[in-house]
Amino acid sequence: MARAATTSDAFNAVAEPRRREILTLLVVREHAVSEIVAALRIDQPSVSKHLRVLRDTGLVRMRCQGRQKFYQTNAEAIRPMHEWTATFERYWSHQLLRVKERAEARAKQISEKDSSHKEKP
Amino acid sequence: MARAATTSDAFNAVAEPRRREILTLLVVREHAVSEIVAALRIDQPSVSKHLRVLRDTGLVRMRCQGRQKFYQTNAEAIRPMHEWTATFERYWSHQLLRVKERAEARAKQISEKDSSHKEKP
DNA sequence: TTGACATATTCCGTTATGGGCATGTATTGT
DNA sequence: ACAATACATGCCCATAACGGAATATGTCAA
Repeated sequence: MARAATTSDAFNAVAEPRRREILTLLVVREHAVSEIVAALRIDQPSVSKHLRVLRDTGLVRMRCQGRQKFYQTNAEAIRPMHEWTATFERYWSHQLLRVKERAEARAKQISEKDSSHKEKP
Repeated sequence: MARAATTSDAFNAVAEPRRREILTLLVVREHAVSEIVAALRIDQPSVSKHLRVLRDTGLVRMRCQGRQKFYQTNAEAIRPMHEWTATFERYWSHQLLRVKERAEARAKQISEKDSSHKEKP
């Protein structure tokens, strides 16, 4: 199996830096494709392709108006990512404590090695 | 150019579902590789390869003890993702409002079409 | 209808993934 | 020294991404 498709979920879609830029741009207000091209200096076909991925994963919504198409970020689709990362929040809060723990673990490890101990799995 | 390497940043590393599972497992307490293999039912070489990616991106820390290697999630490395997604938080809070706005935009669009208007870019 | 404009799609080449399997390396126990 | 254990790495393959250039689709204007 190869890498999961970029359209498989928000995590994969957002892995691409350009797409993150696009999402950031489109969350404030909707933009036509040509506006995205101008704002981010990306080739139009490339923008369209990125938008396709973002649309397939529900990260953006589209609205047609004449020959223009206005895209806007669907923030709700980013929420699962926010919640997943949030589960780690309490751990980085304790970061200083963990660093201390690791230091102690290293110290213990060294003292064990010094006294030539054995492990017991 | 192809897709960015999985080791290029946390976003790419975390795009892989297995790696997310591993991070979730290792955030509570450190685990030896064999424990990860047993807990997640993934082949050992595959686990090692995932850990390699996670280590290269700073998402996990390793501690050697005898022939075992204990891995633990470095939550701090997930923080940038959390913060990026957080920038969208205020937008999904206003989700109901935005839905209403879009409904109005559609209504306006339809009324314009009905009266055969032209656009002016 | 024809042409200009706004987007979307296709084709191509390069690159790298992730799984499966085999093998390499380091550490421990006898 | 040797076998066993615990991980890591290498190799192959099918899959697909991304960029670039060309082209297709769709809409409006004259």
